[in-house]
Amino acid sequence: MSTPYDHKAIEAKWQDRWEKTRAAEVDLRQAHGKTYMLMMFPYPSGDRLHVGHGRNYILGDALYRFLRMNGKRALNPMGWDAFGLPAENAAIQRGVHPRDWTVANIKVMKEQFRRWGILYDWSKEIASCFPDYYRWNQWLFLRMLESGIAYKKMAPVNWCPSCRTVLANEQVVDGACERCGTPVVQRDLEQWFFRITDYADRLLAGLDALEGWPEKVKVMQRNWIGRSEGAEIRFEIPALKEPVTVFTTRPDTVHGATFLVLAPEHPLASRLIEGNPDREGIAAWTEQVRNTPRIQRSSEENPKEGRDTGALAVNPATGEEIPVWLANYVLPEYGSGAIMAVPAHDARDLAFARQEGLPVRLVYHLEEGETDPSGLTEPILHQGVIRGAPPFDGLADGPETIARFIAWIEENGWGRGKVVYRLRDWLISRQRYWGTPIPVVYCETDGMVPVPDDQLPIELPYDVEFTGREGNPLSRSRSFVETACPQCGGPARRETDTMDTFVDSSWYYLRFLSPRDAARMFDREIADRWMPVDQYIGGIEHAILHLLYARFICKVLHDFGMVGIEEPFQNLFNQGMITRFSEKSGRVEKMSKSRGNTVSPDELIDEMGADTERVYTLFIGPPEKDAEWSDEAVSGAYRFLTRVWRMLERLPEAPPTAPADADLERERHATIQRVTQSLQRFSFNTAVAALMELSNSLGRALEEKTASRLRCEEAFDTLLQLLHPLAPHVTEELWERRGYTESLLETSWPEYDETKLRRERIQL
RNA sequence: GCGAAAGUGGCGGAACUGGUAUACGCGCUAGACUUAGGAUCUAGUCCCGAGAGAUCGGGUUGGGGGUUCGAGUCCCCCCUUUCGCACCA
Repeated sequence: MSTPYDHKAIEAKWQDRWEKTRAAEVDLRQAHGKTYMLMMFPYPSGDRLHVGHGRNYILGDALYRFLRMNGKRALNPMGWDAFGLPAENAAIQRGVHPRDWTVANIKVMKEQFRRWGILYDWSKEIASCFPDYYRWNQWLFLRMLESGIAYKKMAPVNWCPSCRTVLANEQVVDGACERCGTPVVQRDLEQWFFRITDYADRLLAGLDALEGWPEKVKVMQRNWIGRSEGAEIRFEIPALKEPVTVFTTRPDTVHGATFLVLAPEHPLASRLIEGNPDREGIAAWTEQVRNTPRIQRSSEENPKEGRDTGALAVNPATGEEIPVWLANYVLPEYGSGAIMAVPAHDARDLAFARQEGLPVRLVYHLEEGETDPSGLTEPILHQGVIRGAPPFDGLADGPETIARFIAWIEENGWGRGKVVYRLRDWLISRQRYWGTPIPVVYCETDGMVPVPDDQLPIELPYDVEFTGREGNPLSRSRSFVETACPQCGGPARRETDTMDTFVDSSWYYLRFLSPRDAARMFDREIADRWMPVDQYIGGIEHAILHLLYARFICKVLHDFGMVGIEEPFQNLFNQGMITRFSEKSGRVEKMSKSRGNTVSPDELIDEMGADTERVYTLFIGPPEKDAEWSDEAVSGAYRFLTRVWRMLERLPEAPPTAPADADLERERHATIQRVTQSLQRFSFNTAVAALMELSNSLGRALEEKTASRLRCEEAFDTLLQLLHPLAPHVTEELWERRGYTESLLETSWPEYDETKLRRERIQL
């Protein structure tokens, strides 16, 4: 009668033991052979984690255990990105205070991590919603304010009507709120920004050195930063006695500029239309364009609409007077919000010129002494003559030509070379309660006054009403709002906007290194020892949000002399999503609560154990790819573990001596090699396959009595060691039952003998 | 449209640097044990052909060309899918 595989009892026993021995704790002053691993900083939402979430943590834990068995002092901390909207919404809907709700959720999530058998260094635990963390957000904000990186301005901003707050550009996806999907609207508001655009070039250049990052993420960040080289050129407007500045990446086509187009929101627009008989009609149209939702406005399908201002500008290259138009396809926030239209060399300008019957002029190359060839193929193209321009070969083929034109334009005093970015400054203020209070006050006499460091932290008041009414609940807390001016002592009002939670997550990897330091944000000495993070594991959804902000803040901290490094994350691994068939949509989709296609780890763990979930999650496919969850296939992992379990009691069946010892020995070494190399390159699925093969071979050897007891035991012990990172509970239990007193996690990773592999290969 | 990644059995996938394609698992088929099993175990399972049979012959990695003694892997063209960007001047 064999001992049944009682995964419940085994897992409870080892989870308890790991917790008691605090197996994961690392002394930060020691860094020999160190590896700093980081999972994403999870938000403790009220929803239970599902097996799709598990992939990130299970993968990280498998890697962590593997590293430890290989003698690395691996730091694997976990903490909570605890501020955010769901907590506040829960307060409105269920009448629970955001803090209580968050604290309760953290407890639930910790229990889930425990049930997965994940070893975190809980001695380093942090939660961004407590003053001992967020006071450093405030401290950092003040330093950024002093150095001009943080500033306040009135600007058209993205407003989510459902979340009732502004959003950063990065949080607007396809014109809708990243969190709730509600289309955002534009509002003019005075808001706090971080000058991330000043770091655009460094953020771009830094990417090239990040060899351990997926190319995909780097491309996404490059696109988001959107650097364009070109020139700004001034076009005089005699009627205004003031020029309009345009930005172009094709200054070499300036001769072909037959009209100008300004965004309807352009600051000069109202003056340009002053003399126009239809002034009011144009103003009304402008208002209409301004109110067009962002998605529609910047879509290629959106019909181009424009109005002739009636004003004229002078093309500096030809001396010709050209009309000035307003049109919806020119965006106010990019470049200078105005373009020179060169219809012959730009598809959008051509479409607009044809629609409005505006002239088109081809710019082409004239050799010295050559006359204008005209007689062009396209009837719409007028003649093009280049006079006084520097010689160039071919149009716009090459930065050299463009550079020559920029130099020429600069010589003539018409403009200058210019680099423009798509990236906007990071809007960090939010009109919500559950976030870090921005540490400034407004005094009637002194105006805006930063809170002195010794008055930090500015704590969030607990006693606040969550009614769901318009406006930030914080602004209705009199005890919070009413304060004294730090300068004159007179009455003052606190800033009630709070910070974007992405500020919190931009530097948490540093706080893990000094989690309890009450005197400073973090200890530079420890940071220098442990930074950068050797391995970061998380989903692709953070490609241009968190990962861009964290790189930015790291550079800011570097410039403040607080860290030695400029890039926080050396290697980044993006695990793919777990998908499953959804009854709602009839399609295979990302596993999520709203789609109703989740699998609860609780039930799975009850039925087949956490080790089964771990092994299946790692076996399901290459971890960087999306993978479809199969309820049936999970049992394969369970059967495998059950077979391994039963094998222990079959070991004594092996004979003292046997003929095929060498085969099993060779396979043992081959498996060590395969698993080691697989884990090194994150190929967990093939590592599992190799272990299944060894287990099958060992089972066959026991069945057919072809290997000796000693070899079988050796093979079994090796199997347990190699399997431990993937299925820690059952392997620890079997290891103990084999009679070893040392924890399997504390053993060192088995080594393989290449000569054995080679000799056998020749024999084959 | 631009950029990136990828296309291998009924399914998830393996083959790392060019060297026995389809490892491992799911599913399926047959059998064993069972009162019964969605439990467990054993055998089989890319396609075509020959053979009672172990086995033997041929073909196959989206399609078409090429390089090579040798190509799933390298090069060229085409097709398809997924992802990212997209009126950014």
